[in-house]
Amino acid sequence: MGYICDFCGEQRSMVYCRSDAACLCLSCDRNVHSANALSKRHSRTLLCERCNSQPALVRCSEEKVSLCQNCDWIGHGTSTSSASTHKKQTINCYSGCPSASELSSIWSFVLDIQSVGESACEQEMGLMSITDNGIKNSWGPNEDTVSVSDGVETSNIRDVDKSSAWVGTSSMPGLGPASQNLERPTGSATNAVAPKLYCPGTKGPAFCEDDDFYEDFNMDEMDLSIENYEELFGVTLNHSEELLENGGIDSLFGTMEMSAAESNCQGAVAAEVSSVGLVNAMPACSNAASADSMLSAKTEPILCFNAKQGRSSLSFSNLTGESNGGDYQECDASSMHLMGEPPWCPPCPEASYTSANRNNAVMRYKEKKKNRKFDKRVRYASRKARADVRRRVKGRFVKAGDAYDYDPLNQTRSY
DNA sequence: AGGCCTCACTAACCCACAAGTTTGC
DNA sequence: ATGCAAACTTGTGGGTTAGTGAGGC
Repeated sequence: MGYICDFCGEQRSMVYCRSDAACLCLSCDRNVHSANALSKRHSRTLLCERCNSQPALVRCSEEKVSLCQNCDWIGHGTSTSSASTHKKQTINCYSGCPSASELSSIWSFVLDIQSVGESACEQEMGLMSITDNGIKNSWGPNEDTVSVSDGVETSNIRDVDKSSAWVGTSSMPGLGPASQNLERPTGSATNAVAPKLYCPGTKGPAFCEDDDFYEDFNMDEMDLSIENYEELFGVTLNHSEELLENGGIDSLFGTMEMSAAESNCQGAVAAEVSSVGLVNAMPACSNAASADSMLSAKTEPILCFNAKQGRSSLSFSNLTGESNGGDYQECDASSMHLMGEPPWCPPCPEASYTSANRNNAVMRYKEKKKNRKFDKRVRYASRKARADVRRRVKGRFVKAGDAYDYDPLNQTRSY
């Protein structure tokens, strides 16, 4: 991925398609994604003009550049930097087949960078006309019933002003401190809708119907107040601050910490758990499978503070929809969030995590995964108590008095 | 393109035996 | 209907093994 369009290899890439993991020029973007109904559903966003490899999340009005979260953080993240006060505009994902002019109507700054214009490869394509239907389709097949938070369904999203809807708002849980300076449109209907329609691949609000995972895992659509959380997980929420202070956040999140580390650090918030108190333990999910899948689907906790409500909130963020199983990133995302580090960490020189850190993270992940027992309920504590003290040979129980190689009580061997 | 190999990951299996359940009287 | 004993079944955890898929050659 880089500066040149992955498709035509000629034009400068401007758009990042997460589904294709490709950087495309505007014309090829339209070309590729007008091929069929499925490709139209691919969510895209502008490409970061700094690293040219990650989807841009914000547009810095001062510097007139589109930045991914990491570059934004590097450039604006430090509160001491004057750049941190730069005004920014959120860049949302889009789908469908908008033309460059339509994009520029959504993102005014596209005009500035749209000099590539209607390239030769676009002119070759006679099917590039964008109809209203095309735009309408950009909302995907479920456009008429977009689920939003609080159990409210918003019908006929078409009624929402499309431009504002595309640009959306900047309320992006998991975006981290960088998002706090973002300008937020106020009072529009999209404020109520867009924040719940995040693009998982870019950590920004978007409409990503092409990701089955998010269809199944619509935690982001639940405004999990403390009451809801208890109802969902059946645990009492308390001791949060104590946990945080004492490092209990580690146990709180279970393996989620490493799940973040093993992810590609892409994606967006999947669940947000507001809390006066957080959780005192990893939720003992009644639905073990979903809980496990939730974790294995690369979730990470993000702590953020809701200034309006004066309470902290815990976000379970999905970091990627396309993670490589063993491709552990060298980032400890949860701790980074707690420490105020960028909430995601694409490969970059600044992410100077050593292989030792990585190995440690992997080890911790495996350890916690080993201890995790979401899918197993101990029905008979007495049996468990016996099994816990029973001597074994290569993991198998042995008769009383026989030689053993493992004694849970003494951690000793009989031979 | 197909076959082979390596690697990583996961699920199933094994063990002894107390506790729980079912069956027969 | 009730009580009892015997027979049968279940469940518990750590290590091993087989199966599966991805990736490279």
